[in-house]
Amino acid sequence: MTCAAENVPFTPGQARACTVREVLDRVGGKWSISILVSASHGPVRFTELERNVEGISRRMLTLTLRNLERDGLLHRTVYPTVPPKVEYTATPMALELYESLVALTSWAERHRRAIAEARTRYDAEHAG
Amino acid sequence: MTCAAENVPFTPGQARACTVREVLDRVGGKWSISILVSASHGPVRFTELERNVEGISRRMLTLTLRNLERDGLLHRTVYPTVPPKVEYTATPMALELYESLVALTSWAERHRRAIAEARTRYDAEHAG
DNA sequence: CCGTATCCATTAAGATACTG
DNA sequence: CAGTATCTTAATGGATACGG
Repeated sequence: MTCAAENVPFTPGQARACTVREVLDRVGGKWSISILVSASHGPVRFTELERNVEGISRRMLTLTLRNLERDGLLHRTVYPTVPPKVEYTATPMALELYESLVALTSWAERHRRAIAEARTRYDAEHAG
Repeated sequence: MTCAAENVPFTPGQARACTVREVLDRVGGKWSISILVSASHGPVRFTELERNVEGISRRMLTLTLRNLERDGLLHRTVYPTVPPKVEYTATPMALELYESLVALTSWAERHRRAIAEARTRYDAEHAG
């Protein structure tokens, strides 16, 4: 990502915002979090994820897994058996991320209703 | 967003992942965070944001502001003066979100180097 | 000053079929 | 079992011009 504020911060807040954006670029994909969460409870196999992560296609599962592996958030272990077996394990870094997602989750749970109401209100007010 | 796990949670972890996804859907846009951060230090005007948020276009600024307003994260005050003046203020809810983004920021700062290295390593290993 | 409208490029993601 | 390949659609964002 281009993160110019990182080099010449306009304000301290901007630099921080940019850092957060980097996280979101990594984790903001539609499926990344569900996968990370699944993997945070122990090694998971491909098919297992396919069942756990509701609605994901094979293609997106593969793509997301590759990206998470590339960023060092998941470790991929191939057992050269027949039939093949592949296990995905959350790295320590990913486990730390999971921890810090808890704050976000708690925020979302506290305010999900307020947000839904705000939306409804806004849409109603801007209908005419 | 369709969040089936919310109704019939497959695993507790899944339901949480879905909640986090809801936050990200709200805040995961390219510019949302920078704008929220700018607004968290006091009311800001449109043009001010246009200057603060580096690289943003007028169109995207407007769109993102509307979405944040719709979700109840920003409050929009129009002063019917000439020339017009509009101020955007972070709501208490948004200020709380800012707080919880700190955990994410700190994670990103701690691991940004490791992630970059992981990427380089991965790309090198998968070149041939 | 604070936007809207329109058009276009890029990317993310879904559907489906095939394979070591 | 664990993927790839190909095609298509939907969403996102940028450029530019115009308007109250």
